[in-house]
Amino acid sequence: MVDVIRQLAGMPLFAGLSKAQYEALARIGIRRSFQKGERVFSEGDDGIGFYMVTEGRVKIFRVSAEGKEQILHLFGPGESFGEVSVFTGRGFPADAVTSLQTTLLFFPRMAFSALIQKDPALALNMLGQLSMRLRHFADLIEDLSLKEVPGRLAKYLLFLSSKEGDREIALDVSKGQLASVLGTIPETLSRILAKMHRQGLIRLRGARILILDRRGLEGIALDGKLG
Amino acid sequence: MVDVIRQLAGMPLFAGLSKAQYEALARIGIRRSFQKGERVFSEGDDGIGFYMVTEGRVKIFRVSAEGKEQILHLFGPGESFGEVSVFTGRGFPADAVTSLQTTLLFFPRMAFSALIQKDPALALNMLGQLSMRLRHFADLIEDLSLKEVPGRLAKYLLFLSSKEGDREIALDVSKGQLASVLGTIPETLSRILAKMHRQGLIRLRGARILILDRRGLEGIALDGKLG
DNA sequence: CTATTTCTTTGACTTATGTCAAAGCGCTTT
DNA sequence: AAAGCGCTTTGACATAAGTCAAAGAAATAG
Repeated sequence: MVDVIRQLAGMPLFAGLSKAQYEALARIGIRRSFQKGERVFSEGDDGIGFYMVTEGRVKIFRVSAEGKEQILHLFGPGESFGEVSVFTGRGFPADAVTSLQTTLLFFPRMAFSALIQKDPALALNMLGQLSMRLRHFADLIEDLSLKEVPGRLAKYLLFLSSKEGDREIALDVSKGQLASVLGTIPETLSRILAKMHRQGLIRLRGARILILDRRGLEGIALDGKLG
Repeated sequence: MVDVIRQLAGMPLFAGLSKAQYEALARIGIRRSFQKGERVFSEGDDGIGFYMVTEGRVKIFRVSAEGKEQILHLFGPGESFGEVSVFTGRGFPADAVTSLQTTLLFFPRMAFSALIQKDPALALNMLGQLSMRLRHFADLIEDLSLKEVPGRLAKYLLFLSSKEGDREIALDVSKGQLASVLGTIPETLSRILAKMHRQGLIRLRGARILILDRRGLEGIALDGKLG
């Protein structure tokens, strides 16, 4: 219980709440464990509640008629997903599958709804969180429709390296997954990485990428073109 | 005032509130009028509040480094926009320009925030509304990354005709604008419309489109390919 | 430690869509 | 009605990125 409260306090969705609020949340949260590759829910399933990642990673994605998948989000520890269905009352809008061994905290819709009704602060936090997500989607839409793949890739690499504060990036997803995040296919990604390497922008070492020319990448991220 | 309350009641964001709640909202809302083509705010501007369309239309869009624009939303009467910045505390994430003569209701951030703190029901409505918008974005992302332009166009035409309940669709945006909504350029849109016409799927009459073969369009919307 | 499967890279080819330029069409304005 | 303007269409062309197929590398299992 104390454990759960500490976890809750570290999550953006629930930042800055009171002890009583955390206790109330901890009471309604249910722990669920998954192996790597297990399905949490499918598109169209009833949204009976939402989830929060305690450890591991969850992939949220859509699948087209031809079976291609576009990853919408990769959620790690501290992040939550599935809230949308709690408020729209409709089914889940996408598929969710774990991509690592994962532990989640599940908040049932009814119990959570009751909680939020009594607690504007909680509602405000959630509004902020959903707003951030909208912003993320707006960015993704811009990238997908305005930029070419090299631009998206450059942007993504710079983002990762800024997060790690290092020039050496450890890809913690497979390259196939990365391709899907970028809205393309593994072959194209592979070719572009090779080309960036040939141009001295990056250096490839398996699942690690070393940034050699940050300026060059920034240029590509801006106008989306690779010589 | 009575006028404003009637308008508020018809807006999804504020559906099902009490009379007192509407009055409180009406008190903080400020009316603002715009000519066609005027700018409401720019990307990066401080989010000092959010807007609601009383009449007219507002285009929310992003502009790339090369100057291409992708329309994220077209908001008409009853719809609201700019809430995100109220909750994230950051600047507006996109540009907003009126595409018709337009009247808006502006809700200043501070006043609205105070209101919502005291009123969980209001917060819940907004949560639902933002959730719907997230869903819309997820759809848009899927379309942009998984489908080709003919598929997106077919889907859009079917959507419009289902809204009007008719086989004859009146495009209320220019074809250039439509191209941007679909994430493409006018030339490509023009060619695809011509091709659909040649295949007997639709018939073109200026800004009106007549759907001749709904089944055919549905097929294209599904797998995104035009013979 | 080898075997098997899965992921990644490379090559040859096709195609959808963007670019650039010019012509056509439908408006409004005078 | 003529002139001028913006929007739309058409044509010729360039190219990014997808498809298909096969070879190489890496990870996992036996």
